[in-house]
Amino acid sequence: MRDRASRLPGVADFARESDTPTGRVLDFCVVFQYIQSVLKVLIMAELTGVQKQYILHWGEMGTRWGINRTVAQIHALLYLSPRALAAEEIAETLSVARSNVSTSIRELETWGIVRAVHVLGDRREHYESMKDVWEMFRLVIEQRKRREIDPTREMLRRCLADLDPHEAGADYTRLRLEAMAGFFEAVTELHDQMKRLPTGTVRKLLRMGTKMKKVKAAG
Amino acid sequence: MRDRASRLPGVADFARESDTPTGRVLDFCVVFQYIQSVLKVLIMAELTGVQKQYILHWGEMGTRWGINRTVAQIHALLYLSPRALAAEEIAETLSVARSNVSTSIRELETWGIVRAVHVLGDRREHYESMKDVWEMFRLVIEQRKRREIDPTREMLRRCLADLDPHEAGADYTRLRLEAMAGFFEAVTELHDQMKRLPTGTVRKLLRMGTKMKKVKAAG
DNA sequence: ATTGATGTTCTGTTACTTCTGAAAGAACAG
DNA sequence: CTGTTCTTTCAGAAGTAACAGAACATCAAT
Repeated sequence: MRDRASRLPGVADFARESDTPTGRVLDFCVVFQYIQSVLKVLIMAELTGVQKQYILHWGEMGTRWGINRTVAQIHALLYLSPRALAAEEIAETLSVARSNVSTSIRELETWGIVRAVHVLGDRREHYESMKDVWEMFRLVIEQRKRREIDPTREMLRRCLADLDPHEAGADYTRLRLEAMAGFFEAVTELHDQMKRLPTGTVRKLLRMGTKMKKVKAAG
Repeated sequence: MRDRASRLPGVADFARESDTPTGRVLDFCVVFQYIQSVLKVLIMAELTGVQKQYILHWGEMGTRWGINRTVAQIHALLYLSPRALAAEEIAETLSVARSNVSTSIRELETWGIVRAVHVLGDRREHYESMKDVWEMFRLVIEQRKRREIDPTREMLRRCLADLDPHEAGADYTRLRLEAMAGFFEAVTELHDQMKRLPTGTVRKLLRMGTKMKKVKAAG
């Protein structure tokens, strides 16, 4: 029953210990469980080669950017999936522990790029990924800015305040710190401006740039 | 002699086993070594509180972006240092093994943000960081793009090519892959355009944006 | 050739992150 | 209430990356 792909379960797999001396008694419950399990197997998305390729690559990319491999893989799977998936489906498809899925999903939820939805007739939570790529990256970037850029700006400001002008080399240190602080302020500025614009506009601006470049190259 | 900060070495620390029955004989070599060591200690940059703060924070930030802590710390140290530092100075200042410094410096060199320079009268290599913050980040971003964005674009293209249109759900997968590919193409476009502009222009554009925002807010 | 100083590569250890399986907890159906 | 299904939490196992120290390599001076 565990090796989903290799064989379908037989009814016998569900037979209870209620065997009689004359033979097995299959009650409704048993038959129902059997039917359910077969349906589950049929519904379970088998990964195509392309999907596997995408999910594996995405996982690797994640690790390079300080994002957990499993988290990234789950996101990739949900992004490609046309329907919301239950935690167990995710676990089986990616061959990871159920608990691992739980914590990973939670992380994706805190980023706001995955959310739980409910499917009629199913008590389990199903998870689906946001599909708007631009919005997704905007969210991730915003979070990371908050967690990494902002504290750095903070630190630089504190450093500049703490700088003792009587100390040897204070002038040079101040110069360097100010240059770095200037950069981070500018990045923040850029981010704020991007945030203000709706997704479509950024996309259009970029496309405009592309066209201009092409015209220039042609002319 | 190892605990640089705690005490200066005495001449006795260098005395050879050439002691005579009547008393110690200090030859020129010994005195010279002594003088050198004292000079070294005096020259060795003692980190100020602010410098420590900056270096530690930078190291932490590095780890979050998939950059080795030591690599980031060394960069921070060199960035703040008004003069090029020898490997051993770096090792002692940051309390890491020289071998670690060697490999870390090499990595910084491959990124092009640190380079070896020679100091007159010193056979050792000294290392200094690029000081132009904008240029530094441009270099790092360019490298990371090459190592991470480009392979991802590659993968997406391959996926789209490999997609079997007869397979179930191929249409949906194509949709998702194309959306993602579009995003990565746009990012590449943006990067190329930024690269084309000299550092100063990007800075000016940003500042312009800031001013516009301020005017708008005031008016 | 020898010695000492400097720089690099390799290897085993350490520290850290990720992951699993078990157990507890929560929601629900009968 | 009781058993079932689903989810979360947690402690420890497994895996990974960083690191120190040793061995090796290079070079300069003599």
